[in-house]
Amino acid sequence: MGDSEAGLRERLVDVGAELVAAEGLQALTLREIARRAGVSHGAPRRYFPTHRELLSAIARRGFTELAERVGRAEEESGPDPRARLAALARAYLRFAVEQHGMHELMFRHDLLESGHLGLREHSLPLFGRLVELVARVRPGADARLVGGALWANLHGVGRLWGWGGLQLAVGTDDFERMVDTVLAVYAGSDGE
Amino acid sequence: MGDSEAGLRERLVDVGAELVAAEGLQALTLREIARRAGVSHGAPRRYFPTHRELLSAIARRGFTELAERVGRAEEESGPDPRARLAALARAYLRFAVEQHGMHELMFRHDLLESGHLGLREHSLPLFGRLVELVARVRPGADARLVGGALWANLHGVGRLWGWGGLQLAVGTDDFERMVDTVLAVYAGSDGE
DNA sequence: ACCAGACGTAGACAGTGTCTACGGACACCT
DNA sequence: AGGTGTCCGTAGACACTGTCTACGTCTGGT
Repeated sequence: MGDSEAGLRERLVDVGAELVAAEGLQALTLREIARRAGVSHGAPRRYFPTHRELLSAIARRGFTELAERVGRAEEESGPDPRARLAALARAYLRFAVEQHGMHELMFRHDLLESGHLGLREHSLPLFGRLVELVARVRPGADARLVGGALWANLHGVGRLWGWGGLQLAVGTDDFERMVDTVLAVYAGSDGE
Repeated sequence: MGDSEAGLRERLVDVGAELVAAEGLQALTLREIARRAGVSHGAPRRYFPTHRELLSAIARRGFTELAERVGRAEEESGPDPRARLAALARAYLRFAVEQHGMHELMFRHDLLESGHLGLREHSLPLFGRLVELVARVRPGADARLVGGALWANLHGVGRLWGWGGLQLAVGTDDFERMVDTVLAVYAGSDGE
């Protein structure tokens, strides 16, 4: 989307996001991003002192887009908290699988802080909504703890599915059944 | 452990495993491994045609060591399937957190097949034990499906914890409570 | 008109993975 | 003994990477 005449800083992040979606994480070279943005390899340094800071900015864009997608899916799913939780889970996993490279980038351990806000903090709003839904679906439980466990479960399904080992182990390519299983375990008492 | 006079092939894998444990994933340079093994940078090529194949061999060693650790922990935990499942989960997570770099290497998407056996297949024996325990703890459920979901949950907890976002979101540094939560959700009916 | 600052270019440097040509040791055969 | 392969590691080249520094070039303000 609009990447002409919008400042090099944003354009670099745009190009990076498109590049990681199209060709994967290992394609996110500093020089390649600069090339596709139409500038020399030294230009990004004006805005991002190091390669990792540029990658962090791209990852941050991933977090905001993930939050938008999840928020939209949640709103479209009506008022029932169980349905909202299911929609959130599906949206998260759809993102993790479709935007596999971006998802991998977002959770790299060597991309900690950059600018004024750490990268980990960008996951907090999304996590907050998850916790709120867990609290409504399972009133008795420690919502943050169970929410954290559920988040980890979704995360793990996304990673292992993208890796290819999960469908190999379980013996099915049916992604929805996997999601349903997780939801049944956590939201409880309708699957089983 | 014995890495003198044992053939360069094994020595390279030894050095790689030590290096990733000591300095993390980004230290696993082909030239650095060769340096620490005391050979020139062209030497590994005799046994591993490409850098990725050497990394795959190191990752395979990680899988076998993980299987050994988990197997030992399981045997030491007595006959009760619920206790065995808990021991398996704890051993898996201890590995994922302590050997964070190795765990990250093992599940990289760009290290698919190498030699005669794919890398994903190395996770199957461990997964098989997990499924068997799930079948005994929850006789009614589809053991492979639930086992896959549980595996993903453990995997996700390990990754997110190593990333640092999980303890930030949940608000505790108590790793054991996190594990207990997952086990209570899956092995059921004693926590809650 | 002139200056100062912002912005991008161009080239150097060390480090990386891959490829090719080379050397030396060792066993084996006549 | 003398030659001959074959294994196994070395050395150097090549293109590529991220970082650093010096240099233009263009703009706006006084």
